[in-house]
Amino acid sequence: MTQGRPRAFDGETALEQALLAFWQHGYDATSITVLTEAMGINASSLYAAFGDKRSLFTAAVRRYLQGPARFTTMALEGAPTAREAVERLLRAAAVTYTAPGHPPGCLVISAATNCTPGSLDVQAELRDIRAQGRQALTQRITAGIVAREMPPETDAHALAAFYAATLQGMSGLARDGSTHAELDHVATAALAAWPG
Amino acid sequence: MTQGRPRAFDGETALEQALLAFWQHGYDATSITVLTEAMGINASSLYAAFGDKRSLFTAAVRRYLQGPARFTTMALEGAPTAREAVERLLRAAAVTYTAPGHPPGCLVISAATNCTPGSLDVQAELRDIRAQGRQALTQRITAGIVAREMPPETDAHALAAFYAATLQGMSGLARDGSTHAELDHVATAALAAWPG
DNA sequence: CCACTTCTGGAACGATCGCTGTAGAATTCG
DNA sequence: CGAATTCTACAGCGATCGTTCCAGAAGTGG
Repeated sequence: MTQGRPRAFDGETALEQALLAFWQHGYDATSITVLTEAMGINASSLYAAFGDKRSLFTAAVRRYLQGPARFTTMALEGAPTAREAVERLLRAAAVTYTAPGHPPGCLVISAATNCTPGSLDVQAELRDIRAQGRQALTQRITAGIVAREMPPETDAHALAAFYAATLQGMSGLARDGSTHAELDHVATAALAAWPG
Repeated sequence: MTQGRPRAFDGETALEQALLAFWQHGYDATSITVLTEAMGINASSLYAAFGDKRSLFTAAVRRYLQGPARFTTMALEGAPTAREAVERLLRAAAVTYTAPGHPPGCLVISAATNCTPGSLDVQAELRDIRAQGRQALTQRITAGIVAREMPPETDAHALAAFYAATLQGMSGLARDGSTHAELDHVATAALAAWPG
């Protein structure tokens, strides 16, 4: 079985560059031309390696979830209490949303806000991920209530919605140019709303 | 001075339809075709009446600020205390962001999140409006501190950033399908973080 | 070296983008 | 009724969109 001409680029680094482009401008606003220039490859190579723009975006999202967004699951699963989990979540978000080396804010929150009718499925893809994250947050809070860390009448869904809103807001502030210190203050203020 | 052929459409209602279209899909994702269909006029009439797409968007934003977004200035200026002002702001946002008859969320927050390089000035236009709103919120909180409604060591900027983030988050949740009741719970939780 | 396979580079596809030119319809003034 | 003016309808502009086709380059197996 013959082998054929080898690739002139590394697929992982090319995908990383595509991720950064999508992260900055969002799905619709990132053209194939911008992608090929960022990835350092031609359109033919892009389509041969990643299928089409839609598939490339999904691959970039998967890379994002396993990379920069790892802190979300780490915070929710690694903390001893629900309160500690939420605090780690917000503090880590303040760091990641303003970290150098990549665009500010969260890709899952901001990359498919303005969608053309032809790419509503992209919007749905990210919304599903947000819904999963919010459900995980709700479950972690519920576990804290069951463990009697907070009053039994605590509304886990409402509290999860509040901290999900805080995360979305922090992402928006970061995109508007807020610093890590500002976002950390927002996290501190939000944690002051913890029940009990 | 002769008069010429009269318009076959009402400029205000046409602008209202353009506002709704921009509100739903954002600036870049709203094509001229979508606008003309929503406004019920042809491209020629649109350009004769509003200049170009960019000018039409600015006109729609102005109409938005004087219409659906009036609650922001009303809340900040009409309340007797800073705490009451922020509560009115969040409660009214929960109502407006989920009100029927128009898209969910806030146009100023969500209409220019994903921008092509050619429309960065649109992004800047909305960011400036957000910055003005945040400054007004900071000033109202500062006035409350001066009036000894809250501890003198209160950080007005951090608190304003927190409630600005809450508003952005509520807009995002509304766009994801949250109900008025959910957003009102978020507002309640955020108000629990009030200092003092 | 040749056959075979895979990737690269560049041109070009149809569709859509924002926008405009042109012809004709609708109104007022003289 | 013309003359002048302003709007409407429609075709079409150049540019860009995502995508594909094709010739040639770069490898391996015989």
